[in-house]
Amino acid sequence: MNLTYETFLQEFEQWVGDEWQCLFDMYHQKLNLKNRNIATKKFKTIIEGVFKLSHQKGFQAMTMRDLSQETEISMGGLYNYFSNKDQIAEMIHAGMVHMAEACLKIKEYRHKDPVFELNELLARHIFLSERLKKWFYFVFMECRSLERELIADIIASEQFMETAILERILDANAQNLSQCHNPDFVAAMLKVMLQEWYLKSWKYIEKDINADQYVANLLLSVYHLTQVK
Amino acid sequence: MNLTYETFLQEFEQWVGDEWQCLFDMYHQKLNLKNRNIATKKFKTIIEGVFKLSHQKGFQAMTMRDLSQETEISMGGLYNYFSNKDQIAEMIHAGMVHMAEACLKIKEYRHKDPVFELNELLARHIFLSERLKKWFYFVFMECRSLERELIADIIASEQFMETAILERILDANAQNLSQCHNPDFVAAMLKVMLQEWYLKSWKYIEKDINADQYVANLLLSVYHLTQVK
DNA sequence: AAAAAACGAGCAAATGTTCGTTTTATTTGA
DNA sequence: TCAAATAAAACGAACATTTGCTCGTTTTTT
Repeated sequence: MNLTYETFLQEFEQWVGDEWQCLFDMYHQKLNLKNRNIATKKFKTIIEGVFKLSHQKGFQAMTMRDLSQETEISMGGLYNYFSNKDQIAEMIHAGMVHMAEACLKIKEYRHKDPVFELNELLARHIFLSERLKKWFYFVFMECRSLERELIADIIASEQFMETAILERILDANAQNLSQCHNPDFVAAMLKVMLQEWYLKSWKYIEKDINADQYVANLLLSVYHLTQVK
Repeated sequence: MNLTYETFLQEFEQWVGDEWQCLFDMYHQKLNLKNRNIATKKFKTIIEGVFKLSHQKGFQAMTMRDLSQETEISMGGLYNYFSNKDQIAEMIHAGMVHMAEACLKIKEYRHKDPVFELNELLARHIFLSERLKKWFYFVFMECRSLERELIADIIASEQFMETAILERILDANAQNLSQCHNPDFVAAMLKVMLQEWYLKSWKYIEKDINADQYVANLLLSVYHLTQVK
């Protein structure tokens, strides 16, 4: 495993591109937006404002007047870029899913070595959530503002991740590469360690620990928890 | 370590007692409540209603009319048991802090064996958060509805926990009982594993894993992550 | 009969959203 | 090349709801 955040970023750029362009592509038709240049800038301003305010007091507590003040866009102006408040949360969710899929699609092959695969899986997830930190945080914290269908979406994709981790541990055990006695539990804990990275990112900024260092520590933990030989 | 949840519960009963009585003791004066019997029942109904509704859609999104309907208490009736909406969140926070302190005060001594101490610390935290699951969940998820001072409170107590864990790991290393190469990281991860228990409790109910089993797995992880000898 | 608790219609303030108007950007035509 | 004309985007006061909360009254308890 020697994928670094830097090389990951290049991949991301290539496969996903820019988050605001992405939003434009997904919603310009529905919203009757013509000018790509203007619209992407506005999306950036607005969504970053939403991230800021909802981080401070939560999405529900953020009022459209707050957002208008924060972004310096009038109430009427704002409503050109979404059809109602709840749709903002929906757009952020859909955008994140879209980008995550575009980014992980590359790696659908299965490598021979389950230990390698597990490391790769974990590292990629950390790097993706580093790149889309605020998106991940928002979706986790504000998912109750979403429709039921979308919540099911989130739970399913979390479950998918946990299962993917578990399978690699079981494979490694089967191939006698590791000796993990509580694979279910370890898989669950590894998933939580992934979440920690974007939920408490301020802690790691304070401690001066970057994504690469976090991954290194994480993989060391995997090594111990699964008793890799 | 052979503290079980059952024996912990007895301790809790003895030192803390009942959460609704606790709320009555803390607030009956300020709220001019005379009848203990009636008031504790109402507190139970109301706070459990708050837990249910804010779990569904968040505290901010819960309206007093929702709460009135859920608890089958009129708007005016509700306001006998708190002075305004924000105070509900405050009461839950203060109540939890009060109970946690009452419960942990017992164990302020320092044992000789840091490994034993660490195990005890973790187990007690899991058991406490099991007993007060909904309180912990609420405080974590809704802390943005609290005043700044109280938020600082929460962060401080989290930091305190992490430091306590870290100290035991360092002690164990120093006494050559363990060989942990990344104690800071491991301490942070152990704290997240504690949070997992109350944040995703539904997962473990589904998987039929109780607090005792979770603790067993957690301590096994400590053993591996710190390379106890 | 006096005190405590519960009621719920009603008030003022806040909030999401709209829409007629103004400003800015783009296209057209001479 | 540069106005005139058209389209797109931004504005923000105004509207209908919603929301937190009160208070005069009624019901229940002591």
